[in-house]
Amino acid sequence: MALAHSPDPVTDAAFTERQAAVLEVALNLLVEGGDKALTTAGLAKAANCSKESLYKWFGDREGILSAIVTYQASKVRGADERANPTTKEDFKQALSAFSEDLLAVLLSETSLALNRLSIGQVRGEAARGESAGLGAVLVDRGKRRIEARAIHLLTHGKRQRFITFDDAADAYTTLYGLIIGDLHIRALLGDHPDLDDSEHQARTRAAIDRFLTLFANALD
Amino acid sequence: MALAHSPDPVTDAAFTERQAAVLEVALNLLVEGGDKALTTAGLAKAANCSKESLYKWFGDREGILSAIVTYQASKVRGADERANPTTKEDFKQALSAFSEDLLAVLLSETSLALNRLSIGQVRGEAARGESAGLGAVLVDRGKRRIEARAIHLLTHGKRQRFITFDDAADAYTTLYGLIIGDLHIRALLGDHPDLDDSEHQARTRAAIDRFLTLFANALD
DNA sequence: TAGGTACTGTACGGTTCGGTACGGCGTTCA
DNA sequence: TGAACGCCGTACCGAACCGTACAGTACCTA
Repeated sequence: MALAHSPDPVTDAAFTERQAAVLEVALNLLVEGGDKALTTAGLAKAANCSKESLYKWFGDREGILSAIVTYQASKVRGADERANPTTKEDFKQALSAFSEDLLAVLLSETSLALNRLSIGQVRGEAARGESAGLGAVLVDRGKRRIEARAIHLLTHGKRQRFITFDDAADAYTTLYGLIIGDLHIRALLGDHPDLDDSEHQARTRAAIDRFLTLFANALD
Repeated sequence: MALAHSPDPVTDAAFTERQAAVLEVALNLLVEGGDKALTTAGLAKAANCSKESLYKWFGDREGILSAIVTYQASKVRGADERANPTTKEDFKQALSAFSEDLLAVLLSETSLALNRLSIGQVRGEAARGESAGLGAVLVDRGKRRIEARAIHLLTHGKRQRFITFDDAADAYTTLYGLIIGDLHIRALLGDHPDLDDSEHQARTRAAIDRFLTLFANALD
């Protein structure tokens, strides 16, 4: 997977520059007003475009929302896969970097808005024929990439015998849990926690220490 | 805080029996159709009551939603505070019980629906003057109680020297993270995971083992 | 200059839904 | 018996909003 294709991280996704600009405005509306603040008329006015253009470009309102998610997801940087630390200290450093990135992303206002949007679209049990709709896109293009990066790092760490584990996915989930805890769900619920940067670092330090304790290579 | 009041866990909260029945129906509608499936007309029809009654009882739609959350939250059992295990094995057992309860609750369809609802209500940044609205209620009456139960258990475990820690809240968050990982957010997004019961047990076992490893009393 | 393309701005139809008003029915109480 | 009360069912109103239609404008090309 992950062919060396990767055309253009910015102008990718078949979005005109104009369209991207409109989506950017839409995202802002979404961040500072939630789902129902994003009306077609409102977006048209805010973005200085006509409703007719919106419908020509995106089909319908659902299409606009979907486009926002897709567009934003296309901006997550590809994770420098070449980060293959050779010393245990570097490995720990790489884990810490991942942790802080994860915290920064998940608690960012735009990520929260997008997650709220996607979650709001989920209908109970029998979600249409299309499995999950928006949430699926968000998970696929957002979380999966982060997960891939982490698992790559973890597997590398295992090969280098910095850590040991049987199931990479399980190890990743544990790492995630140690880092995030219940911060994400509380942030989603509006329980605004710390935006403090040093807080993140402290949290990261504790999480990584614990993770390394759990998965330390017995040979050490 | 938390006076020994606690009138009646069931018929509490000043809800008539009739009203409770209506709220039950409303909850069902919510579970199997999400936020916008719960219209006042729809609820009136489904619950065999008149819209006029709905507005007399709950004020407006917001009041209905709020009542649903309050009502449901009033049903969380008070957590048997008397569970004070005396042996380390019993303590571990108590932790496991807590873990499975937590998983069962958080991944239940009703809990997910309520969380989705509350999250959907959150407006970006400047949420009205009323801080957080629904989400706050959910956090307060739902999560806080669970947290209280866990912290009680943990503190007890510390007193008994089964485990050791400095910050109880931090220990709890760690426990939570080890148990839940990213299951909750994925479930909220519609990424339907395992409803399997044995899965929960396995997950619980791993989480508790790890937790005890991290917080084991050094004297052991 | 003429025609085509892409877009803006606005106006309009149609629908959904929150909230209110009103008539009717059953029950309780004097 | 009759009056008051609570509630149901329904009809109704107004607002919001999605989606479409249409006229006007800027730009590009032959």
